[in-house]
Amino acid sequence: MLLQTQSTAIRPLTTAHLAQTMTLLGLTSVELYQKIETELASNPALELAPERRCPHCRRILTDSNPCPVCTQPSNSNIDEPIVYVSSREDFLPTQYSTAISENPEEGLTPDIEDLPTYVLRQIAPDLNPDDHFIAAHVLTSLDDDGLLRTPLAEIARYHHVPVCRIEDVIYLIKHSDPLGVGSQSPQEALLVQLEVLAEQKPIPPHTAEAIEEGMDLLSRRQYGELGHKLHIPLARVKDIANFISENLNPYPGRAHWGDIRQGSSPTQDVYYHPDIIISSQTETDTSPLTIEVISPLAGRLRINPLFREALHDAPEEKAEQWQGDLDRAALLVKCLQQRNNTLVRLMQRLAVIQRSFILEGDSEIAPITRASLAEKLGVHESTVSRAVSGKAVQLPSGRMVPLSKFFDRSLHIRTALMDIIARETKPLTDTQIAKILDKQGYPVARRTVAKYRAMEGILPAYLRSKNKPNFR
DNA sequence: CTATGGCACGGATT
DNA sequence: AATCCGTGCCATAG
Repeated sequence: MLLQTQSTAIRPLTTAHLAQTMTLLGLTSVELYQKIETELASNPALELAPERRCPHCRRILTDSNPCPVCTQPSNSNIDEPIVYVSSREDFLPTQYSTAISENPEEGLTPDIEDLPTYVLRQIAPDLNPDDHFIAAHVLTSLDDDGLLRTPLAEIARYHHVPVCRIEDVIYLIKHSDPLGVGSQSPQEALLVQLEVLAEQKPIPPHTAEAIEEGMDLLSRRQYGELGHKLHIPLARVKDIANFISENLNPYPGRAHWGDIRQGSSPTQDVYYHPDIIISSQTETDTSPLTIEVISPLAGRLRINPLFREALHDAPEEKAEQWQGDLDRAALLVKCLQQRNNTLVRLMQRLAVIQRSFILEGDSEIAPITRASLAEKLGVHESTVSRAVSGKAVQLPSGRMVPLSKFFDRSLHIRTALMDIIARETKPLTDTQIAKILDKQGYPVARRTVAKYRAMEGILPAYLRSKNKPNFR
């Protein structure tokens, strides 16, 4: 099974080749899509071949081979997941925004869809009809928290409009009902809320400063240091912190937030467009996983044969430039292949190692490092790092997780910890939990238990009295 | 006195 | 080389 890919594999021969492969490897599917789009527009040597689909399952085919899913061997082995490159343009922003704006009633799931339409309805009267599609794009890009993690420049580039126009639209969005939706950070959301709230009730002095300059201190509850930074007494800082947690909401997409949630980044449920989709064919334990490595336009991007011919009788003054275009095009195509090849091999191994994690969930994760995987694959560890960073995986359960989660060394202990707390009858102290974990084969220091608890947003024992609903 | 959070150090990972 | 993570120590709150 290593035959096909091996023969077409390209070794980096030139530094340019190497550099470009590295860059491409680090891109997510959306970024790659944009990259290809611009290349396509600027390089006449490139063209898009017509789309080919599998006659059986209607999948877009990415190479000359028959459909990798339909032709899957019947004697498939658990240890040989079916990995292939898939071109899924339907997952990318274009289709998203048009689908939503044309058909606002149908979304992916009600939870995600409700917020965009709700907001859209509010701002519609003030919205220039021409900006409708921008609003749709922005709103559908919001994450669980109601924040916009996509850079504005990216959206602007996508629609070929100036950034300021995007900003105008976002201003409207931010000032509609879940106040602060569409902000790019919790910090920004807080400031919007503060601004509006200031018209209704008194605000403790220095609140805005605290948010602007000491957001990280605030979320880590290092009030002493914050007070020092702002030159105000500790008591005032605590007033500010109280005010914020009672009146403001850094995650406008969530209905409520309590003191339960602390730390700024433990729950980064950012919404991604997937870069990799894992599905299991059936529910049986023996079926292999099917893995799609998303590579937009894969198999369709090619060198325009007409351009190649035209090069023969090119006018003198153009010959050099055309040759350059051709070389660049060829390089891009090769590097793309190599990127995909690397990702396929990586996922192949990863799926075997983390099979139970993928199917069963967090508690089954194997604590591996990028370095160990790099060694098994025979590539440099930085290659693995690049390939992993920023990518999102859609699991068979439909859950979207960052690929880096596959390398989380403490996750299995954290789930064990959560399990203990979930089934405790009376609140256990950190020391007791550490002891239990030790018995279960996880030797952890008491201090570490506390950190894990904080990561999961679980309150300390003395505040955890009887309330079972320790959601998340 | 006990339980926890903050800070900082050292070793592992990226 | 830069960052992340587990820990020990100390201060603080109850």
